[in-house]
Amino acid sequence: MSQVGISRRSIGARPNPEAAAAILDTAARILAEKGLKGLTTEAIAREARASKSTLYRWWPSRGALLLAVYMRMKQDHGYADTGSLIGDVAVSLSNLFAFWRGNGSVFALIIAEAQTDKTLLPALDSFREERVGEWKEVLERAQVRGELRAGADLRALAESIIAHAWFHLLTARLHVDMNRLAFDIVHPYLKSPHRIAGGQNT
Amino acid sequence: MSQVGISRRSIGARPNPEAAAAILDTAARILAEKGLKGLTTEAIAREARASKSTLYRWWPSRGALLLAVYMRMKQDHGYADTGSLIGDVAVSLSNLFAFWRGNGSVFALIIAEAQTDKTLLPALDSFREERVGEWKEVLERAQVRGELRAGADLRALAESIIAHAWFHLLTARLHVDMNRLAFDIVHPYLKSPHRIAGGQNT
Amino acid sequence: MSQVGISRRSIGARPNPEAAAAILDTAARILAEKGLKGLTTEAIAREARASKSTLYRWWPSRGALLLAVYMRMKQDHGYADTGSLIGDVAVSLSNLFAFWRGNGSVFALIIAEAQTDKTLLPALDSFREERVGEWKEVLERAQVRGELRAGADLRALAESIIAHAWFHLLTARLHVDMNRLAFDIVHPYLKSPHRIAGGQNT
Amino acid sequence: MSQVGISRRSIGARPNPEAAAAILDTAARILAEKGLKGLTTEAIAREARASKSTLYRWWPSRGALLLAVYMRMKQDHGYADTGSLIGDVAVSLSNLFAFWRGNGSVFALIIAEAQTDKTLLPALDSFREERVGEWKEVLERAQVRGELRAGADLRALAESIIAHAWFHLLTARLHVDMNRLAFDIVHPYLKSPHRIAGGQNT
DNA sequence: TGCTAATCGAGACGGTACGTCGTGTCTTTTT
DNA sequence: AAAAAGACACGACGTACCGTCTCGATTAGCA
Repeated sequence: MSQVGISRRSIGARPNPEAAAAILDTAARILAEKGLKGLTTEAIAREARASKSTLYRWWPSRGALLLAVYMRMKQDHGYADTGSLIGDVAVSLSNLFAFWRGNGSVFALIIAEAQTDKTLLPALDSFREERVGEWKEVLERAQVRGELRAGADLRALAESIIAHAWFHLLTARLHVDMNRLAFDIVHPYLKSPHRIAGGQNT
Repeated sequence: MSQVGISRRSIGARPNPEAAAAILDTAARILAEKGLKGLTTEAIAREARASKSTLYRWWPSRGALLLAVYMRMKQDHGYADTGSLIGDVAVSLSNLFAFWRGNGSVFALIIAEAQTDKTLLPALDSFREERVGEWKEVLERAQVRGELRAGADLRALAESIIAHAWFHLLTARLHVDMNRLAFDIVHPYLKSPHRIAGGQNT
Repeated sequence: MSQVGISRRSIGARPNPEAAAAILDTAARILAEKGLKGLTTEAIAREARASKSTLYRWWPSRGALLLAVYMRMKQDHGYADTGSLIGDVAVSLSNLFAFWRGNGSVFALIIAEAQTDKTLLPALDSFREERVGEWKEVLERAQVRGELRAGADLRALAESIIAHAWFHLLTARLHVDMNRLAFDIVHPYLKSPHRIAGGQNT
Repeated sequence: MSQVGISRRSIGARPNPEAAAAILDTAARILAEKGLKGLTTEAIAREARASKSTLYRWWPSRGALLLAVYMRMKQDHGYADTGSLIGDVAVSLSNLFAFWRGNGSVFALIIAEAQTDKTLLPALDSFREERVGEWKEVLERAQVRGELRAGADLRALAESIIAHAWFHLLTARLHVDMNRLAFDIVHPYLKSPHRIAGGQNT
């Protein structure tokens, strides 16, 4: 935390990274404490001992700041390596959903904000592309292990996994059976169709 | 349209459906003319010559009204019957995306609104369930035609289709090649793997 | 005072005079306690438990509100009737200056504000005209008593008195010898020139 | 004008008069072009290619700068010598009012600013005293010519003239009949009461 | 020649006020 | 009981201006 009770000062005719850091810190803290509704530009500025002008000098809109906050608190989500693709997907999604559950679904709000604030779309795009890249690494390991059907489209599968994850986030279904979900998504791409333990087709 | 220049009046001790209709009409018109940002409760009330209290008597929040507007303008999206599953999915998604493109992505905003306004979630849930049911009909026809692999989970595939559709809506990618998209989604579930015309696996 | 800890409510589709009264009360109190710099729209709204929209619904600008506050706290300034014109003017100005000294020179600020906010000019004009009228009554009594020179222009003298008063207000000279000031202003208009007690021409 | 497109630089360990001159030039120009509201420290600094620190090194506040601008653009107002006091006053006021009309009433703003910025009062005081001195010269000529009543208080009359001038400035009445105004002010001090041409006492 | 000291342009910063806008609640009057 | 009407409290928004600050570059005069 950066709230030391005393204000920052200008460090000359150039942006002061401490100001941005204090704002991001504070925004993240408010998000955790008060939730999304409490995350207003005024609260952030006040508690970070920053001025709104500084906030708007760094980010052009509330949405842009939101995205920055998300980027910052997203560490490596821990893509697992369990030896089987379904296991990898189940554990990875489990980690991701746990992260989402614990963070007030900020990401859902970012997606929401992007629907109105079109300046967020490029950032959201490149964010998605990053995720696709990460998932493809997981899938390539499975391919090396010979789990996938011949000619399986790794990008399509990666996008499918992400699409399903978002879908569950946006419909507030982060508490589903992760093995079942992983199986449903991945199964059609596998060489030898297994049955999920205890699963039944609806 | 219901803007007759003169206000409606009470029709006695019971709800006046004309009021609700005028509000929905006006909301839809504003949505088309001014976009999502212009769709405020005050603008709707003013232009519908209704009062805000009437608006809130019919719908408990802005989001609920939004959903009602969407329900109203969503007619049957025309699930196609082309003889092949990929064709059906491609044409159906094509219709859906065209509808979404033409309506300012209201649905994306509803999804967005639901992230904040939790009272919308049940409605969104049942809406999703309805869609799943419609897609399952399409999939059952394919099953009867013998296109699907044995043991294919129809509900999982239906959810997958919807997840992909939302994903493209929310990331502003409604202009993709529909045949390719349909192929990517459906292909893993098919009995005999086809190649898409001119397609190549990435 | 109207701050009862609980907010006012709407009283239907018409302005609530209590809101305006609470705002004026509060503005007057802040003026007395914090001075002119503390009299901000935000402080007034907060302490009056009113909203800024209500404030701006009643008065179009900070200056207009200021004028209203002044009008409200200006009671009858007590135009004296001492039997002689110089005495009347001295006592009346004395009262006026005492009032001005006790009120943070609000009126000076109103005059100042009018230089920028041209919407205040009409109000200031009619205010001046009112004062002219009041002074003319005082002067007419003197005329009846036969104090004034033949053909003395009462309006010109009234304006002169007001001009001198403003001049002293604006140059922060509210503590001058009132008899001397009254004498200087009025003396040239009198029939028989007197000397002021202890006065000397500079 | 000093806007040469390229910035001034330091000329060593001492103030650079060019900087001050450029700031004053620019302030005067902005005043003429954009009016009082446009005269912000930031605009001045930007357009003068000066920095705000330089501006504040030369003048301690916006008001002080304002006064400097006024001092600079006030040349000799041309106190006339027509042979009669009323004529002198009429012509002199006429010149003064013409100057005020042409300069966006900067002086009114200075008076206004002094109500808030008390550091301006001394400057305003000595400015007033200067004016009193100038008017007294005019009045002494009239005294020599024998126009004034015996024992007329020259300082009081001088102050009266100035008070009336300010009064008209502050109430936006710079377009009055100058002969009439001069007559109203001066007449009571004259030895032999004349009538103003075409005038009538209200 | 190098060192010191003050000024300069530049512009970020904290602080504060502004006026506007949107939401959902409320009360009155009319039907 | 429901309708129109619209004022109200609340609170967020993004903008603007003020006066302070720190930087790096500049240049005169001193050592």
